[in-house]
Amino acid sequence: MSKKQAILIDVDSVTKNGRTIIRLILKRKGMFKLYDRTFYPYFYIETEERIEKGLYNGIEIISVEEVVKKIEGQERKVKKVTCSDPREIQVLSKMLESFGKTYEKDIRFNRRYLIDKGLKPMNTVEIEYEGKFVKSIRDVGEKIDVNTLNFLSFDIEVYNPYGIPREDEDQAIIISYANKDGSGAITWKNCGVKNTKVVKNEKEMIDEFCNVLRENEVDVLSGYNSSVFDIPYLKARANAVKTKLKLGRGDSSPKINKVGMTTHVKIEGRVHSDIYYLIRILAAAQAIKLQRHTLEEVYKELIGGPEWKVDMLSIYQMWDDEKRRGDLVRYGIKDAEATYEIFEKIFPLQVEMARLIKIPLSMISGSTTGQMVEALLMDESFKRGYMIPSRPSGYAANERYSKPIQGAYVKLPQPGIYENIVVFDFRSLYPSIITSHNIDPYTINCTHKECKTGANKAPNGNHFCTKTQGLVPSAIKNLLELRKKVKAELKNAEKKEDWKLASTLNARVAAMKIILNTVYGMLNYPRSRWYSRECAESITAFGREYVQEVGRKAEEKGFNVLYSDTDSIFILLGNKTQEEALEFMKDVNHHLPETMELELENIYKRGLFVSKKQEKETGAKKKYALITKEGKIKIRGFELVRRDWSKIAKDTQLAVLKAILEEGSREKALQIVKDTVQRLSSGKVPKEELVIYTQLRKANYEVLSPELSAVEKARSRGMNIATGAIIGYIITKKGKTVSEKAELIDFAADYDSEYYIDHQVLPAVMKIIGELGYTEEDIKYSGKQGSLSDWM
DNA sequence: AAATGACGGGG
DNA sequence: GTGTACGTCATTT
Repeated sequence: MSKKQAILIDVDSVTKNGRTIIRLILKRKGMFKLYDRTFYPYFYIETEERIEKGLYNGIEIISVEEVVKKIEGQERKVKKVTCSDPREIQVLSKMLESFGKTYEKDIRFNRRYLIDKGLKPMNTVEIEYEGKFVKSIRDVGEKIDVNTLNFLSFDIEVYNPYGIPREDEDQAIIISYANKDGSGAITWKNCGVKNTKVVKNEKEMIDEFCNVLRENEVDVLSGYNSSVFDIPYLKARANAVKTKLKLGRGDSSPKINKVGMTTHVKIEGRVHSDIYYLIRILAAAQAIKLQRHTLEEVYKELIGGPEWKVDMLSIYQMWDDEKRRGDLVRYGIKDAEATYEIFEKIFPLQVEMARLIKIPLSMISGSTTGQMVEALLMDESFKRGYMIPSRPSGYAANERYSKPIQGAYVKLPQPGIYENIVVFDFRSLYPSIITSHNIDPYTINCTHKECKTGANKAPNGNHFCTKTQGLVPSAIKNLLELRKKVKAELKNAEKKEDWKLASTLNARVAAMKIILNTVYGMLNYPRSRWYSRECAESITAFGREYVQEVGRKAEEKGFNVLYSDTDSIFILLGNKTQEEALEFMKDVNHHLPETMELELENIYKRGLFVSKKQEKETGAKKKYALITKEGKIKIRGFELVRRDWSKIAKDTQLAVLKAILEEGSREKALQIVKDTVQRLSSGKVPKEELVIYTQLRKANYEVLSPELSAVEKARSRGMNIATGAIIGYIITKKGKTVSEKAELIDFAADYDSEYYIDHQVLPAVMKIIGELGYTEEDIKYSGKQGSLSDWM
């Protein structure tokens, strides 16, 4: 028997000799694996029927134990049925369903293990083991610093003569990487860039990159969107040049699993961390607010610094041009460095998230924040002896989807261009409402007389118990208290100038903020275990009251409330000063409950507001664009930055927004659109600006779309296009319907200017200038005066 | 009006 | 892996 302490990197399960057992990935000096055969899967059933251990219809029941669990607030006797393999849980629980209601049969085996054993991923564990098998395991805190792990970030560049690279034909040309010691690249043509190894060909480049991973003993490999692009592409290229992509320890190739809509990459013996997933989580939780989440945009936001972008579509030209090849390699290295810098900043967050909610790192990518909050509540329920509710069936979830609740308060803006806008945000509005009014599925409409009228009576009529704290409020309260503590520690660390500790603590605070902000969403999310329409409605009802109250106060003080949505208020400075606005904020905060705070989001020099009628009852759409004094633009709701829109439509839209925000000139905006329309009409717009890209995602289609029509025509001409390919097409003059007119770039002889004007440029810009008084006629009949000047 | 199918990131 | 995003938009039927 041996005893060791190590970092618990990952927990998953493997099937060996017909039995599924827990596998632990641990790190001490190197990574190593251990297996736990002592842990068995189980579920609960509420029944008086006798259930015996032994074989039941071919499934082995290992034990049946009577236990007491709290179900919907009531203590009840249930039977804990343990069987030998997690794959049998579903089958067995279904077979026993006629005996009584079954519970906790849809909790993943590795999550169950972490919850039941009280283990936190990325913490240090003490294990006793014999051979490869665990005898006992326990959490001993954060003894071993996760920064002892070896990190490396990478990026690849790919030849792309067709705009979008085709993995069977277009070679990978550069692999760049960065870690704490610096950065470098591997390529296979001379480029004269230092720290760059030039090998003979693509195959050698791939092999060399695998060597770099091995030599650096990389524990955590990070990339930007690497699960979807870099790793699958490299794997396909390795295949094409007859080598193996040995990214894993033990020279294994990465496993690429497409799970639903997300792609997971598993690299044996290493953690694969796709920064992009984390960024999306931060974005969903509104911890970062960006219009796009490209590597460059994210870098600018999180790290800052100069731009380094190259035009993606010219990558193949740079590669072919000896003089520009060096620039391309330097660009690749810069991408890898940027990825590494972002990784350094974000990995602590991933670690803290894993610790906080007890889900393994590998499961964080691909989890929604709602699932994370669920994970937290599952742990909390286990500790309290509460039965964990099941996920709703598809049918039940659909029922819930069909009945959306009354959402937040929205005051729609009068469309137009405004100057000097002050934006205030409520910090943690919903979490504070939940704790201060004890909003919870287990405390709602309790039977105590005195609870029916007090402070916990929501404006929509529901009331919440004033005696017993609910599960959700207590989880939030723990988090808020923990956050307070960590914030104090953070201050201390900053005073001592311990930046390493400060960054970990910062990440911990951010992780808690994300979780906190998602709790409401989880109560309102139809697929959630703790979905509660009544709770969600009560929260928004309280929220509406608080926000409207601030709006009323602002108007009383003589400010104009331009726009208000959920937890934010946009006020016009008018003839008042910034100081007066801040004074107002202070005054509001003075009267708010302790956990609630109105914060200054920013002050904007100019803003464009477009009002859109409510489409669903859940709320109106946010549609605005703002610019700060420093020229930083913030855009909401105009998103047209997608590859299935032509460049000309996207470029014109951005130019129009900029003209309005930077110069405040709608006349100039109109002129930009007129010029574009004229240029399209002239027939002289180059192909590149007209291409619409789209992916052929299915093998069989039910309807003939433009892209499919273009592909079928190309196929009939002998071109080979596989499912999954991303194709570029242009709408030409030949044909009647859009589909008939669509041709792949290679076959497009002309373009249909009417289509590009009416279906690309105008829809893109009318969203913006349409409500500023211009009509399509103002643009199209460009010889005439605009209608506005006719009237004025 | 309903159904179908694509977007995100990466090159 | 004791699972299977999501909210929105254009085009076709």
